[in-house]
Amino acid sequence: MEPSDLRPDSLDFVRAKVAEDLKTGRYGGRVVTRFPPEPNGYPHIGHAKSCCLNFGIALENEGGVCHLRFDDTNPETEDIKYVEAIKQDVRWLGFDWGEHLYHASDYFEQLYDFAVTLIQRGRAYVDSLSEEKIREYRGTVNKPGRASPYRDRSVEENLDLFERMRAGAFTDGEHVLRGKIDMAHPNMLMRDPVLYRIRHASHYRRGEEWCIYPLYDFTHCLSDAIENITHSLCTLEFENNRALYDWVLDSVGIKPPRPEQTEFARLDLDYTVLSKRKLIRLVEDGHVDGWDDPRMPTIAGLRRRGVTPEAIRSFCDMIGIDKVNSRVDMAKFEYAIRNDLNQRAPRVLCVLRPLKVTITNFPDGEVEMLDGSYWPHDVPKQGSRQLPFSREIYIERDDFMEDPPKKYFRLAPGREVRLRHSYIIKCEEAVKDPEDGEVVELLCTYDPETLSGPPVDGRKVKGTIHWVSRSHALPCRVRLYDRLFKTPDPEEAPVGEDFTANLNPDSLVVLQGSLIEPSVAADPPGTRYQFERQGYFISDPLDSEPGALVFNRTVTLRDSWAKIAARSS
RNA sequence: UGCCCCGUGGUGUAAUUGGCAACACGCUUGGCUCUGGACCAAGAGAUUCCAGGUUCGAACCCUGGCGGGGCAACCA
Repeated sequence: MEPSDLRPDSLDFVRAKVAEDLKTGRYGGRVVTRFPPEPNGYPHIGHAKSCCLNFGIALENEGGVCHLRFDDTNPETEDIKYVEAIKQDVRWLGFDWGEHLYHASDYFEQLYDFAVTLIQRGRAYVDSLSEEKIREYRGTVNKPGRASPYRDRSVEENLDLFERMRAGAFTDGEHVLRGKIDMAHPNMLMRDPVLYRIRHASHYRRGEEWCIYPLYDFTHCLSDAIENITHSLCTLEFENNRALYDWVLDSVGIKPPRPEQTEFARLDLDYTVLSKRKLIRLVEDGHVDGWDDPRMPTIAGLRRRGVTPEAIRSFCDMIGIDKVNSRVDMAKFEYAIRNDLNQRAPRVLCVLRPLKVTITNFPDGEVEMLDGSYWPHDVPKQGSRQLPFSREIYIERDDFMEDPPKKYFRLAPGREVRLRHSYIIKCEEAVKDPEDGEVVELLCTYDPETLSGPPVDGRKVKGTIHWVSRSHALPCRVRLYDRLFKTPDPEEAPVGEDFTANLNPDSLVVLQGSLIEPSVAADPPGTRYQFERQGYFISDPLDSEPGALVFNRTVTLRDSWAKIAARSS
């Protein structure tokens, strides 16, 4: 496929800008983007949006390249385990950075030289105010700041101090390097931003080599320049940082064509949270079972949930790119997941909450093997398995009602229903527990003429239900995952409470006694299925093993019966 | 009370830089069916935030309101 074939018909404003720059030859035909995560947490679906944008633009344009760059300038929060996780997730999403794996921490020496240049040009100075004083001197959005008494140190003194900062002559916080811009600037970020700070901390890649660390606003733009990035895409909260981005490149003497920052709206999704801070809370407070809990919007969580990379990418295509902060409907994500899984998940039968059925006119001890296609007629795939059918089977508890409402066309006393890939059965009697009156078993008869066609007498049987053979079915554990929060915007919490007050108590329901057809016995963990009439499931990559099967529900099927039932109640 | 960004059906986005507002999800109704899935068909739903202005003509250009978001870490 040609790069241009990948490009969508109508371009979002970022792609339009790239196309324009290509047309005018601004970068000599180059398109170089970058995905710049900080290795201090696990990537989530919001990062996937950025990933798809940056790698997508590179893929869509002839000669386009996307770098993976770790923005690792904060030794206190970053860790090698996060870089490994991020690399794994980006790869899993289907993106390839090729040779272009970079680390901001590899640029420390160059960055230091740029800082020296800044000092020499009188554009930066060493400040010796305390952290609190610096904050105080900065003023507020309504009040201009004041100059630090150290602001007019000579170039020589600044150079000397900065050199000694690097050499380790000072303790944390004793000095900082600041850009010399304008303490009264209406953009707070331009009020002499801190560029370097002292931290006697061990960096996960550089060890003890450095005790001064450059900050984001100094590092990011220069890393872009070093790597010859053309389009530096970031989220809306960096809009005000753009002025500083340009100031640094300018002040250090980077000549055009140089990288340009463009901001787009990050993703917000209904019924979940996507900020690192909140995700950490969920993990640390034990609301979920770790970063890869299938309820988490992390890539690791979604993977374990059974979501495919293709579904995530198609979702990102669907939502587009814009400059307005907005929340995307969870139904849209679920659509993307179902739409993808519909084509790739073979159909099998699994009874979640079993109800025993004895087919009284089927010979005891006999087993009939029935052919069941893995795919419905509208999925162009081949393949089938044998389903054992016998006198005693299980059906879904929900598929029988003693006193059914209108429009319920499953099993009820005296009613008929089709067993998927099998015969039509009729409910003759519901056997109840004499103690509590609960239905514990159904006595049914089957019509032997109905295996491969409708009843000969033309009677209509509308419902089809799933089932398993009692003596052949495999016991399994099924984890039904649902939305993590019960409100679309978890942030809207009652006064005095935070987002955790909106956690959905039913986000995980574990079923211990489910029964699945035997054909899945030898499938490897991580296999995806559609449990017919239930939803899409995956055998848990970690917890499932032969003899102790565990399935995670990825997403339910669309359920028009649920709508009808909800309406009438 | 400062600066920056942004306002298009319920939701997310389009509208070749001025011509009947399009697509997707969701919703409704019908069809089909051995999954109440998928698919097919139809439909409801928008005063393009408001008010002026320019123009034969404005979602698009101008002005003023109103509304939403971001910014005062030695985080990114």
